[in-house]
Amino acid sequence: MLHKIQEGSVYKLIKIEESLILCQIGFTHHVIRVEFPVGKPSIYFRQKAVEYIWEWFDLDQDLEAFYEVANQDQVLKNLAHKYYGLRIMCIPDLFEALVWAIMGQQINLTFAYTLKKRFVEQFGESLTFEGETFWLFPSYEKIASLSVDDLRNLQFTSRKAEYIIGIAKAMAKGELSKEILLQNKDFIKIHQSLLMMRGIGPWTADYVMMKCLHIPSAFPVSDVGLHNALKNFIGLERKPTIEEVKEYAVNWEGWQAYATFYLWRSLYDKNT
DNA sequence: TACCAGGACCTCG
DNA sequence: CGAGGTCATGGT
Repeated sequence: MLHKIQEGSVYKLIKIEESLILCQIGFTHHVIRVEFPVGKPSIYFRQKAVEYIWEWFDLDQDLEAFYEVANQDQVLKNLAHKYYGLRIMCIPDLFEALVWAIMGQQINLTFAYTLKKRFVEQFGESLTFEGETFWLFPSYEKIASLSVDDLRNLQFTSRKAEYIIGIAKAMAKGELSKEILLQNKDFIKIHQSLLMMRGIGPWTADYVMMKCLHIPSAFPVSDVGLHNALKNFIGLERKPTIEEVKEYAVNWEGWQAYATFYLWRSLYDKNT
């Protein structure tokens, strides 16, 4: 798939100016170490790779600031302690973040992963190393040239196919990019710009701001996973309403994205 | 077998 | 505007 974890390392294929570069990322003695199993990339490419990984792990965020906020909140206090050090796993590529969000709209995650796998293996580039194939997420240039039926064949709905191709075309024309979005003065304007695109609603806009644009106050309040996590973690009889979620979140100001991410994380070990 | 899924769009009143 | 219908298929 898009990355592989093996023997304490994570392998990730990235593309820098037409070059495919396989990164092997390890973590020992509080140091993140990046190695390149294929070829010998120049210092320029190694720096670009580090920039990508820096964004991927959201390393610019000041986690201690989050923990100060979390300590003032009954829900977050426990989660911050339990998952101390956890950072949002980001999706640095805007097209990838948007498409993945659209794939996940109103379908179960298992099927969303199936769709993503088909999408990536049909339209993405790859590199094979020691018998393992590593994939790049497809480029918007490639997807912009597709027809709705090309995606319908992979069991995308017509609506989702239209959204994805529309966004790819907007990006290919230079109308939509990470840089353009980040030129906005504040995150409300970024949110509004995203909502202008067909297929991007409030949830997708917040999701992308959280996972791609590194905005820690982005908050997908309507997210079903968030609702389930709150229900489980607090021990509610039913899922909270939007208004109830907002009540729980009054103390999360500035760190709603991290609160959400830690709550999502708690869904993985609700049975343990 | 129902019901729901990490929503968004469209139509109507 | 706000509510209700539609998309469409896989999981549980």
